[in-house]
Amino acid sequence: MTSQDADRPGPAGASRRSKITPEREREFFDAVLEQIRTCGYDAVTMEGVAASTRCSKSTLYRQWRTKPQFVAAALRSSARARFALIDTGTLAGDLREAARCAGEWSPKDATLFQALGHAVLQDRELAEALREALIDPEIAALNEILRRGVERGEVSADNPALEYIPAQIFGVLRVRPVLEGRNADPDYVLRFVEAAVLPALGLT
Amino acid sequence: MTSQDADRPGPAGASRRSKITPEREREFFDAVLEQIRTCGYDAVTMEGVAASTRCSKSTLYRQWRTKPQFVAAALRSSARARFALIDTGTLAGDLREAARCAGEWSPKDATLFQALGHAVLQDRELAEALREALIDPEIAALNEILRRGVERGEVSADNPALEYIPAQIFGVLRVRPVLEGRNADPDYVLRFVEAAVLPALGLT
DNA sequence: CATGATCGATACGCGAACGTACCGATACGG
DNA sequence: CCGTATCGGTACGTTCGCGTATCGATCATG
Repeated sequence: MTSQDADRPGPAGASRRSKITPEREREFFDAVLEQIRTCGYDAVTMEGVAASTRCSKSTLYRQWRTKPQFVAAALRSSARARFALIDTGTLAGDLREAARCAGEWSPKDATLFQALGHAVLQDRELAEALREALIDPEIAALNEILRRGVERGEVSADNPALEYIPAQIFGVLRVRPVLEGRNADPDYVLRFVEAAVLPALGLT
Repeated sequence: MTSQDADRPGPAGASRRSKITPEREREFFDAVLEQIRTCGYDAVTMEGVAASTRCSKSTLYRQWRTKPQFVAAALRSSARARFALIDTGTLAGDLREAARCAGEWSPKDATLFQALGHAVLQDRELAEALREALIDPEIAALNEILRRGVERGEVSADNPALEYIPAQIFGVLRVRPVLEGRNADPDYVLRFVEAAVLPALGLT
């Protein structure tokens, strides 16, 4: 509301007031997200971001009023929906592909998730940004995968396991580091889908 | 190592040096864990704990040298293994009971989990305490439930879904607040077990 | 080519929290 | 019943990060 929409035209902005190019902005966003991943949200400092990107604190505060707003902007600019690209033609194939895909970006986004998990409870704008950027798009894409499977008749629409598939996949992604001390990798998630998700759907 | 073992004999301790009774200590521990749940680990302050328990900061620092050590002691003193009490005679019954049980303490322990999730990456002692208090005992008890099921022949020992059951249950517990905005309750976890876990084990 | 705004750098005020030190008061232990 | 150690309270020094203000340099714009 402050700046990320108001006085920041798109990448092809005609007359920029700021001298900060979109590429430069990406550096800021990548830096702060990376620091959040490694140090946690609370431990991230504007000074640290400024130093690691070799800009001045003034520049950051000129563009984004506060640290939460800065982080929220970084999150929003990183919105993706990787599951949305998946379409192998079969539900089992889509779910396997989703597992592989989820396992790949796990070390990055799952860590970010983890680091923001509690900060989000304190700051509504942060929570909305996280949901908007990383959660809702993926959930929607996953549900779309399931909807297609139902439409093709691969699974009954009232199969009770359907409801829990997103929670299961994101759940194991999130909990593996804690339980086993290492991040979920594509192989782990793939084997999980084949061992638990597909059988529960009757797609053995 | 500092005090929680050295000069603090058990509840029936003969000659206590400290005037802090075990009940009083529990107040400290409960207070700090509660504050962690609501504010997050980083936001918890020794001042806050001291104020809420109406003791002085000096007292806390006399017993536990630093904040991480204090929190670690609180975690260790809260070690439980609620799953260990479960034994209904059948695997499906045990898993349903575990679901109910897990759903009940979810709002408390899952929130604590969440709040400590990232702080744990920075402090080894904290990580060990969390694992020792809340993770390992429950995992062990859950695996014991599964072992008994295998022993009774209710499920094959090489059923690939077995490996993922702890991750599944703890996963959905942890991820539901993020995905749906509310904590997992007994009914949610129970329906999850019946919809996804039991079918994957062939225990429909 | 001149005007003006943004850049990086730096210094500053402010508040918060850690961990320490000192204080009388109080309750245990011999 | 008296010494003594711990209690609660508080003041202190230190560190750290937020957010602001100021300054010369630099780059866009007209």
